[in-house]
Amino acid sequence: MTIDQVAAAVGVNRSSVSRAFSRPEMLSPETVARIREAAEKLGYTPNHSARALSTGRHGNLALVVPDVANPFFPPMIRSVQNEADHQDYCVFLGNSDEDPRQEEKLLGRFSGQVEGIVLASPRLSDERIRAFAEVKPLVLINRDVAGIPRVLIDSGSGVAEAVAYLAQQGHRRIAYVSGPSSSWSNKQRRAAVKKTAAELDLDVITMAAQVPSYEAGQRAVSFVLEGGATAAVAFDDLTAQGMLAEFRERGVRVPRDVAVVGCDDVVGATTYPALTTVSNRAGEAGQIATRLLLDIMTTRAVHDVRYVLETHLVVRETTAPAAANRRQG
Amino acid sequence: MTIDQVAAAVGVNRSSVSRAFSRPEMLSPETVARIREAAEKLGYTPNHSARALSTGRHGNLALVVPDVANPFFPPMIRSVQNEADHQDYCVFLGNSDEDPRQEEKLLGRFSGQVEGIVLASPRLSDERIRAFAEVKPLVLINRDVAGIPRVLIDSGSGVAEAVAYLAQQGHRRIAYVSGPSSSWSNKQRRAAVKKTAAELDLDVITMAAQVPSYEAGQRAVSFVLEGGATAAVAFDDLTAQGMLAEFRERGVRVPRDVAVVGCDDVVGATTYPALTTVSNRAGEAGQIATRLLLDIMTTRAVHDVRYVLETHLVVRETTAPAAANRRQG
DNA sequence: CTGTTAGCGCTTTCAA
DNA sequence: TTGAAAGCGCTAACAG
Repeated sequence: MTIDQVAAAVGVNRSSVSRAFSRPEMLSPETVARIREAAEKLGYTPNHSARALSTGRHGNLALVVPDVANPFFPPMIRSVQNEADHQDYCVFLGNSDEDPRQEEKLLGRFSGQVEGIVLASPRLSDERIRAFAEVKPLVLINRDVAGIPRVLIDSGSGVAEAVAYLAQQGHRRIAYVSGPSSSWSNKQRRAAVKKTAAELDLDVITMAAQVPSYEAGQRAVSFVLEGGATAAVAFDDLTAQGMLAEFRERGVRVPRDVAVVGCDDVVGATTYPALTTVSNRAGEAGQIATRLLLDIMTTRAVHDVRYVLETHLVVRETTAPAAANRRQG
Repeated sequence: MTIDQVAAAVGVNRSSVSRAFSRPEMLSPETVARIREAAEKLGYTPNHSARALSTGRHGNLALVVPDVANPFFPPMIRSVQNEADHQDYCVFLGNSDEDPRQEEKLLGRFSGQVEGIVLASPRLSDERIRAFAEVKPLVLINRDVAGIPRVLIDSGSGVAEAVAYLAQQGHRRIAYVSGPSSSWSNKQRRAAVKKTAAELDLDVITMAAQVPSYEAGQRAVSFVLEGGATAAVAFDDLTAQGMLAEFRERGVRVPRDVAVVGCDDVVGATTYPALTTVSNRAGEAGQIATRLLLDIMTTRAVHDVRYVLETHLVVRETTAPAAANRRQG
C-alpha cells in the first residue's frame, strides 16, 4: 500500500496524502480527514525507508552497551528507550561484548541508519570515538573524551566515601578488585580508592583487571585474603556478590572477618548480608544522554557538555568495624 | 558521498559501483579492486535507506520484550542479537512495559523497517498478534498461538517437578504466587501446579495476578502465611527473592518454617539461602527463535513450528521437609 | 563484463 | 489549499 494508491482512492494528488501526514496544517481539515480515513481503511503505513531517503531523517537512534546482561545496563536501556519513544524514535540496541572490534562493527552498521548514537562505557579508543562522533551526533556515557558530549556517573565520589567509611571503621589495609582496564569507570574507581587511601594513610592492594562477573568475584577472594586486607572494594556489585559467595564458601564471615563493598547498587538489598555499595544512576544517565542527543540532533549545535552525576555510599550490612579493632575493644 | 561520485571518480557507471559491493562476482576482479579502493579513499558508505527502498530489504530485525530490566530477558536479548549479528542484521529493541498498547505501538513503528520480528512474552491478544504476523515474518517466544511459529519454554514441566518434590518432602498445602494474568508462562505454571497438586492430593491456594517484582514477592508473604501453606511456588525468581527477604524480615525461617521455590533461575545461586528454582532457557529460546525467523525470512515459507524447551527443577537450599513432618520424626 | 534506464515511495519546491 | 514534477541514492532488468 503506497501513497499513490491512497491518493487514487481519495482522488487527490500524492503530495496531498503526504501532507496529510507530515504537514496537516497545510491542508483543509476536511481533506485531511478524508485522506486519513481512506488511509486507515486501506491500511496504509508510510514507508520508512522512502521517507528517510527523501528527508535524510530515519527516526532511529542507536544505543551500544558492552553487555546487556550486566544488570547495570538494563535500567539505562530502558530509560533511553523511554526517552526516545516520547519523540517517536526507534532504538537499535548493540551489544559489544566488551570487545572494541565488535563495538566498531556495530557502530559502522548503525551509523548509516540512525540520526544519533548513545555510546555507553565504550571500549574503543578516543580516536575512533572521535571519528564516529564526527559523522553522527554521538553522546557518551561513562567515558570522558574532551569535545564530545558526555554524561558521567561519578562513582569516584561514592567510592571515596566508601574508603573513608572503611577507614573510620578501623580498616587499615583494603583491597580494590578491578574491572576492565579499558573502562573509564574502573580507572575512576581505582583512582578514588588510591587517592582517598593515601589521604587517610591506608594501605591498598589492587587486583588486576578483569571482566566483571560473579566468577571474577569468586576468584578475587584468594587475592584479598592472601593480601591481608580486612576490607575489599569491588569494581561492581556483581563482582562483590561473587566474593560474598566465595567468602561464605570458605567460612570467612562477612562483615565480621572481612568487609566488602560493591559498586552500582544493582542488586538492591537482595544479597545476604545486604550489600553495602555505591549508588548507581544509570537510568538517569540514559535519560540525560538521550535528551542531550535529541537536542544536538535538532539544533545541530554540539556544545561541549560534560554532565556529571555524583554518587554516594549506601551502607547496608557487609561492612563493620575491623576485626582488629574489635579485639582491642 | 554517493555512488555516483565514486563512479565519476573511477570513470565507470554507477551500476558498476553498486555491483562492486553487492555482486562483486559479476565484475572483473580488477574493476572491483579499483572501485573499492576509490570508495575507501573517498569514504563512501552505501546508503541504507536507498538500498532498502530499492530492494525491500532493510537488514533489520525487531525484538520486543515486556521488560528489559527483568533479568529473564537480557540473556535472550543477547542471544537474539548474537544470532542476528552473524547474518549482518541489526536489531531494534522495544520495551512494552507489560502494556499491550505500548506493544502495539512499538510493533507498528518497527514493522515498517524490519524484515522480521521476534515477539517475546507478548501481552497482546491472539488476534492482534495474528494481524502483525500476516504482514511480517514473526516468531513468538513464550506464547502459544496456533499457526504462528513459536518457541516455548515449558516451565510447566519444571514446576510439576517442583510440586512433586515438595509433596515428597511432606508438604500438603502449597501456595502459588501468580504473575501477570495475560502471561502465557503464568497460565502454564499455574496449571502445572494445580494439576500436579490434584494428582498428589495436595491443597493449593493461589495468589492473585500481579506484575512480577521484588515488591510483589514481599506482598505475597502475608498471603502464604495466612493461607496456612508450608511451601510456596513463586511465578519467578524475582518474586521469590522478595518473599525470601520478607520472610527473613518477619523472622520466618526458610526452609525450616516454609519452603520457597522460584522459577527461571535468573539469580543463580546468589540468594541466601540459595534459591531452589526451575531452570530457564531464555538464551536458547532467543537463539532458536532468531534462527527460525531468519529461516522464514529467506524461504518465505511459514511452517507451523511449535518448538518446546523442557525445564527442570534445580534443588538448592530453600526447600526442606515440611515442619509438621519433622515434628513427627 | 559493463552501461542504460527505469523505478522503489516519499518529500518538497514551485506553480497554479 | 492543492497539483506537478524533480529528485533522494541505490538496484535490477535489459542491452550490448
